[in-house]
Amino acid sequence: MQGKIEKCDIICVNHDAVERVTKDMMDNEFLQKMAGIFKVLGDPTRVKIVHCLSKEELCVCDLAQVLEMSISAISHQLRVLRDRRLVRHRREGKIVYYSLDDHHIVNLLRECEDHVNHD
Amino acid sequence: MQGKIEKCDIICVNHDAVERVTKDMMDNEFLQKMAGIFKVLGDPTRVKIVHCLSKEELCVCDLAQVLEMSISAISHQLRVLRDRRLVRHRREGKIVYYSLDDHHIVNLLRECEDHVNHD
DNA sequence: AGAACATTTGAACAAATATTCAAATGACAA
DNA sequence: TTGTCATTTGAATATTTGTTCAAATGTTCT
Repeated sequence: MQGKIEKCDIICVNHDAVERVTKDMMDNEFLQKMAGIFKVLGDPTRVKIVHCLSKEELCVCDLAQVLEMSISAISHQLRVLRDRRLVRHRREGKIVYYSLDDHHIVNLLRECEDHVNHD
Repeated sequence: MQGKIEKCDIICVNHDAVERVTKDMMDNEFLQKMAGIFKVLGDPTRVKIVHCLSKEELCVCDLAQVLEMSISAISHQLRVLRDRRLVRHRREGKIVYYSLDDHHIVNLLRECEDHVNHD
């Protein structure tokens, strides 16, 4: 897996730095979760959905209309968001209303927003 | 593109809500940028790299050693991070040192960290 | 010049993913 | 029940993406 690392050992690698950073490394499971959260938001459609739902509760049709996309596409993405517990759903007759389950996520959006603005 | 939306118009769609949310919608370019940032961080390898570099400057070999991955794989990911301006590089002889270009990103990491912890 | 080494790059491949289409639920009304 | 509508789901497809391998840079030393 690590092809030419042996030749690197003596000259190039800063062992102290490697040891320091390795010691402070978060464990793999934690990092996987972090990357997971970023990945969910790493799609324009899903960011839009989350942004919309941060304003108010909406049904699938509403979202499809706002995003100008097919209902099926929206529903698929809502399922992803639901699996990750970002979004909650509530049935009222035939209509299913979606809202943010995890309002903490909005902070991430805002932070990212600031970042883009500060560019 | 929007298959069954016509039938939805009268009964299911809440026109007021749609109009409100549509009005408050960020423009597409902005959302694309936001999703772009999240996408870059939506990979375990890259989160690890950014996390390492938030501690101290490191060369490619160091990173490969810390992450236990091939130098080529690391280099490819560093290029992605470089293209997105998250990371800066500095050459010293044969060795190329990488460091965070955009320290603002660390806030995003921290916010995400909090989120995972608060689970 | 040549050798040795750190890094980059491009092609290739496998795995993940977003959207579309068609069919299946689930709810309500006639 | 039958029909209609909102939503979900599964299969299929096209695209994106992470890693590997081999070859190419760029640097230093002799």
